[in-house]
Amino acid sequence: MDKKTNFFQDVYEVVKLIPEGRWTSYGAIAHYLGAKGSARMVGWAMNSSHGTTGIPAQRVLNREGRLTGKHHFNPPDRMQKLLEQEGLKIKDDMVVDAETSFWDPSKELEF
DNA sequence: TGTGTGACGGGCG
DNA sequence: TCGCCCGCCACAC
Repeated sequence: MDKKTNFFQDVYEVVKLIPEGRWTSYGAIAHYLGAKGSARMVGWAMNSSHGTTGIPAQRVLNREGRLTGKHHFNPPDRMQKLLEQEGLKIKDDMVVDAETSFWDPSKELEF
């Protein structure tokens, strides 16, 4: 129907598809949505996901695999805690072997 | 209605 | 090789 502000909803759908023990980057999601370069919008969409349940925003990190948005969690340490529970190793707010556990939507979803 | 910000990424010096 | 700057697009004030 209306495809104007569905960007947020679309981001949520992709984030929900992220399997446990894996993580992706804002740019990867933006690229999958066709807005490659607008990685900021993905982060902004996550900002709106605060009241939306079912959004594993902790699995969405920056291109370095760093928990850039952990400060936006409640509490911030919650983000790292959740990732560790899923099997990811976090060190210095960064994912260990990031490239090994990286999950690309445009690649895994093959579309 | 217009300007500024923002959980980023890539290019250039 | 590292660091700095600009660009993107949507939402809030």
